[in-house]
Amino acid sequence: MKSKKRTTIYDIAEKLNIAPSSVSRALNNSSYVKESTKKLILQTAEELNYKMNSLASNLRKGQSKTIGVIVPRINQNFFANVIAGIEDASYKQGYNLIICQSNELYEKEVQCVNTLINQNVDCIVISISVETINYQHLKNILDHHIELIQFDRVADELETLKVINDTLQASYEAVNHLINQGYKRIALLEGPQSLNIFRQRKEGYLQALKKHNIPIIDELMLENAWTKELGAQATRQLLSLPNPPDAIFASTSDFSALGVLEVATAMNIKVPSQLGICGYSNEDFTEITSPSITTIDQFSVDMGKTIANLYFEEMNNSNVSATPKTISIKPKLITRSSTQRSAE
Amino acid sequence: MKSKKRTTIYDIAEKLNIAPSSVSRALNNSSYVKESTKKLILQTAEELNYKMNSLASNLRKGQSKTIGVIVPRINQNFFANVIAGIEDASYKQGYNLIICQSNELYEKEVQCVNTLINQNVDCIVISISVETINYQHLKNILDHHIELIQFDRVADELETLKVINDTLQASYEAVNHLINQGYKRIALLEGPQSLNIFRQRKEGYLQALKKHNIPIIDELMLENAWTKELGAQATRQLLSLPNPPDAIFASTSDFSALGVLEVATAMNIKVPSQLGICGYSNEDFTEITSPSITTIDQFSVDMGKTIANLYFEEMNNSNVSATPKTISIKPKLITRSSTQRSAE
DNA sequence: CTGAAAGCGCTTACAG
DNA sequence: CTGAAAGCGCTTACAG
Repeated sequence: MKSKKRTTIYDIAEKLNIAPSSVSRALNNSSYVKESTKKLILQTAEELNYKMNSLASNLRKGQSKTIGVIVPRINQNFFANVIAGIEDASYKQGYNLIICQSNELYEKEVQCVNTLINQNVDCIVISISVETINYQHLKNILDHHIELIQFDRVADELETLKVINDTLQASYEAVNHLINQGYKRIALLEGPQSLNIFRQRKEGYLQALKKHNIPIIDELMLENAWTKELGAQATRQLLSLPNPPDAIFASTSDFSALGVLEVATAMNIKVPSQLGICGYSNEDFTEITSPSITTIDQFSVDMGKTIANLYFEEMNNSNVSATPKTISIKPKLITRSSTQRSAE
Repeated sequence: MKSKKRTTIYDIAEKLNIAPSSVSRALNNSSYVKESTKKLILQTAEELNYKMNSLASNLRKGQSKTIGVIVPRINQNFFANVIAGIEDASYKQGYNLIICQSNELYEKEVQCVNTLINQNVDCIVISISVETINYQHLKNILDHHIELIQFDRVADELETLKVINDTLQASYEAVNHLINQGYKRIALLEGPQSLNIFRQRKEGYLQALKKHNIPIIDELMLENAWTKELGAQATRQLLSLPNPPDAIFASTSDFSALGVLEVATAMNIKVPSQLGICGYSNEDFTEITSPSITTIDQFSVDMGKTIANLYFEEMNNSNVSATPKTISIKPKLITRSSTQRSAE
């Protein structure tokens, strides 16, 4: 490799005095090449340090062997894990990942979609931003005959492949657990209701209360408490009520639950005896706070693998079904000290 | 969009009865097109829901506007943050990221490199796996005239662009801090010495001890303690010595430091009065353990931005310098309760 | 089993 | 300002 130019199949063909088409066939391990020439070609390719140009190959073949992934934030545990899972499964099939982050902005999400369409990806995997309420850009993906898989935060009304958590059920079980531990006034920290996952978590909360004939109290349900700071703020508000809650379900995230715990600790309120706390996501830190925090595991890496494998299955399965498949993964309630009154 | 085929510039050209080359020029905002025709073309492109085929464009232009990133694990806080930073800065320049994870395996790392060369990426950003001691695959990147930027875990002897932390200095300061807090027997949990960053952290430790005329004791330096479990195991070993350490510097990671803390707590050893603990990386959880853990912040998101911007600068700066640039980011010691004897 | 030719969808000298 | 033509590096019918 002295020249500025990369070795191409033409260089190999020239050196061996054969047709480029034969080189291509040999490199693709076609059976329509004599074993001896194939060996010769492979050896020469090695010698010349040949690397195939996937751009050219993909352009010609009309596919890119590339999956585009759009998430709100790459560096958020749940999404990083999902991406790691997708990468792992895709890699095994010879597929590459192009990653974009929307930063929770609708405008950037639209731009990401356009970029990925330009890049000719075979499939787009997306978890929508909190701002996204218009789905034209997602429809546009379908119009370009690119497979679309939504996960976790999905647009329900759009008929696409979906991989989700049964988050309503998980939420129901979490609240049920709190009730079983003897908590009577359970508050809910909600996420933005524009996202279906947060609507479902609220619904699970409501269903559990109804099931046990516990009255639903508006002042115990606070919106938009999905960061540590907002969770802390909401907690201060809740605990200063004339009739404060004896448990708080931070349905948005463990970060929010952490905010709750910190405020409670600062106010010298005993967890779990005076206040029960349940989070969502099973972040690493929930295990090591004192007390440790009850939460819900989403099996994020598995979710990523499931997403990739769903695509590969669908690709081979050409009989297009009327309603695209939805795979629901059952999350798991992890009970820890922050809600275990009975263990005290 | 009824047909299976995507709209191309030929479709637009045909509809408008002009040459494809003019369409291309208009779409690329060339000044060599009449304003009125440009407007017409743009409008028609919109109508036909045209998306340009980047594969074709990039093939023709001989660049891909794509940066390949190889990290040991995508879902590790530090790397996820670096990637987020790279993505952010790249996106602003119209570049895309192809992400691979080596899973700490040399073989997979080599495959990742080959894939990225095939994909014609313009630049490869890599933090090598713990197994990597042969750098032929990295040299191969350079042979293909692809820009190579190493970060954090770098092969020192390879002359490439590098973005690193001044980890020796950070380590030195951490140990210095421990000494200033009155700790006399400071143990070191080392990472695999095949990686330069762990060699440097050890060197920082040694230098700090020498500076203060503290004897270096072999039994206080334990290799390969870079997970929580290994950190815990090493701690048990250290604390059962006839003459145990009064501080442990988990130079490998905060996870290791967490292992130390958990063992100490279980053994009823008071932190920081009986045992000082310092970690590395400033993981989120270090702030919320009890006591909170002293650690070192690496400014990971900024590191990612620095990496991307270094590439863009080099690209525009065609005067190739003899020795490629190395950017060193100074990490910051975050002192917390786990080492603050004076604060007690 | 092998080769000549066309084409994937663009861009870019070149000519006018 | 516009068009005709060549070419980026491959793959794949087609013919032999």
